[in-house]
Amino acid sequence: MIILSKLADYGVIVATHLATHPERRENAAAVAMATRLPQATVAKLLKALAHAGLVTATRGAAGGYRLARPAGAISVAEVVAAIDGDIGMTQCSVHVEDCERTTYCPTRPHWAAINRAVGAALVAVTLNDMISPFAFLPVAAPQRDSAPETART
Amino acid sequence: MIILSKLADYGVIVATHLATHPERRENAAAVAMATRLPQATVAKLLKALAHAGLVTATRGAAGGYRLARPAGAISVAEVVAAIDGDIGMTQCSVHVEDCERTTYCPTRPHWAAINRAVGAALVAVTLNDMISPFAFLPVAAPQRDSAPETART
DNA sequence: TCTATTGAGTACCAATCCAGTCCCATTTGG
DNA sequence: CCAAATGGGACTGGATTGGTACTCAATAGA
Repeated sequence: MIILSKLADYGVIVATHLATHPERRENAAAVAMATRLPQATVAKLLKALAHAGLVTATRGAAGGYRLARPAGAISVAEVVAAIDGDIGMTQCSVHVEDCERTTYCPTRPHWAAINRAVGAALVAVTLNDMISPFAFLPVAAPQRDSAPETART
Repeated sequence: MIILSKLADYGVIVATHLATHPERRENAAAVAMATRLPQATVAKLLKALAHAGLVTATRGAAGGYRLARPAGAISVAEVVAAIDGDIGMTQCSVHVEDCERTTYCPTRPHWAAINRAVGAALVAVTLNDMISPFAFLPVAAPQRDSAPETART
């Protein structure tokens, strides 16, 4: 299973590209060219990113997009959320009201904890990290504190 | 965005249900009844879980399913993977060969790290945890370990 | 041995979702 | 005023998914 939609993936690529020239203002066509992604799709993505306030758009001739904040202050989680919506593991994590199982489903509170761990993994990585040539060191596995009774691998 | 498919979510519910009676053997209809999920769907899920070796099936009259291992030795990650396939954030995490961007995409190695963090969050939780009435403590945010070479802010 | 029961496997359908495109209104620089 | 851009929709073809149905294989018990 793939977690990110293609568009969200592209969104990160686009945002990452902008992060490489934080000061330059680029229009959608230029970004599409640079990222080798379809132009119409890139335009759509940039609209979404602008809507979320991650990039600032300038309209009119010679307009374009630019990161709204320093690349180090924009997390991957924000980019993904701007395109795919808020992140949650299960239906009931995002739309609690839609789940009629709430009263008897024992797994729900646990999903919340998993949610936090996953969200934290995305929040911890910024666009700045993404453009750095060195992957930051592998992250510690989220563990409940010190009781590895089911440790595998 | 919702990360888990409905089926994977159901799969965890089904597996969790079996975990509450590890010694009892239940057929698909009984599990469907207990979990209030559609019977045909539950049957399909149990087949998938059996195929992955997470539950053992007994065919024939008075047959049914049972967990193949203690509930504490089956992680949520395994259940999800049994139904939705291996977990990866991006296309290129799962099917590297499909991504023609490999050579110039700077984000790829970083996704690998995020993958590990997400995977770890799911591996760290067992079915035993899921049936416990108390959520284990909120997990620490996955952080790169104390070497802020790309420190943001 | 025969039969009812139950899982295994596969094929199938309907509905939804998603990637991608296009169109038109609005804004702005020249 | 015109050309170049973004803003914000609508639209569509295709893929995916949730769910069902049907047939085959295995097994317990009469």
